[in-house]
Amino acid sequence: MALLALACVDVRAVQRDLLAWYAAHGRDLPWRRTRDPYHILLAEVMLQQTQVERALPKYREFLQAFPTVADLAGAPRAEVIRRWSPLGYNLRAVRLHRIAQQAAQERACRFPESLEELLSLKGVGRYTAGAIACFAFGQPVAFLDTNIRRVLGRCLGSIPYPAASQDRALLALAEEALPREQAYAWHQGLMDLGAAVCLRARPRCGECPLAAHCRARPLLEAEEGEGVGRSVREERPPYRVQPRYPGSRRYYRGRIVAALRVLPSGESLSLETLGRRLRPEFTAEHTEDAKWLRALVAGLAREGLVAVDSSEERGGPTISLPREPVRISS
DNA sequence: AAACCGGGGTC
DNA sequence: GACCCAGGTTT
Repeated sequence: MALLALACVDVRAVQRDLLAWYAAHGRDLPWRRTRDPYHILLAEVMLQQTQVERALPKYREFLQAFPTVADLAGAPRAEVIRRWSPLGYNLRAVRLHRIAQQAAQERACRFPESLEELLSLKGVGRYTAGAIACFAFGQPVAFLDTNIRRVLGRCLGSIPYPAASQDRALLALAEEALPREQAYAWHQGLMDLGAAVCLRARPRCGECPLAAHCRARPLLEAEEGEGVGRSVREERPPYRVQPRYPGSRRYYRGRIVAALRVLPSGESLSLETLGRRLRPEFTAEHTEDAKWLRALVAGLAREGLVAVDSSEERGGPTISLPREPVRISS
């Protein structure tokens, strides 16, 4: 399938046109001015499900607070979680912290360079491993993110709305299409093109440097005009089915972390107090209320986002952000 | 394969 | 209010 797909496209021309476009239109971003794997890792994790514009200021702040892997590894987790706000997906902060600790304790603050070893870091998946190998260590490895998947899936694969389920085939295609001497600019360019031109819902084919090569362009443009493209439009999967936010489990998890985040360092909250900060009508004596909150807190504790201290004499457990200082060995 | 995980910006 | 977003892990 992949071989067949590439046979239809002038890959060299695609490479040339994308690299030229990137040289002219690529954005100047701080994580493109460094090859420090720690900085690259930070950027990649922040950019998971978070747009560039929103990650940008936090990236700078975070590096100012934790300039080196050792600084991050040695920081209390509570501080790392505080600094993450308000990016969301707080588990990313925990994972980042753990990776830094692993690098500090087992590798003298160095990062592994091979794809395989990078993948062994918990919280580093195929995309992030590829990005670090390529962006920090200059390796010619292929990888997919949502933008690359869409650009390559459309241009080379003729798929208007490529899904993650097709990643096996698309990664093979990406490996064939990779210009090994310019893997860095190739990937950065694919991501910029996906973010600025080859948009998911309304691709700007008129501005696309790859329009002449793109196998999906006829399908996408037919979709613009009505009638003809209806069948294609119906193939478009919903972006992400998200439950209504206020009142959801997700919402209250976020509220719990937010409530603990603003606590003076060293303080913690009883379940009763925490519950009332989430919902004024909360009562610990109400069994349903208490069960609900305990379940939420237990989930957060399992992920390392909160700490539960049950050693208090009376009044039940108290909740805080995890604050135990971290020992690093060098 | 699908569900889960936040939050803010845009239209 | 719907749509969008440089993923990874768990079930």
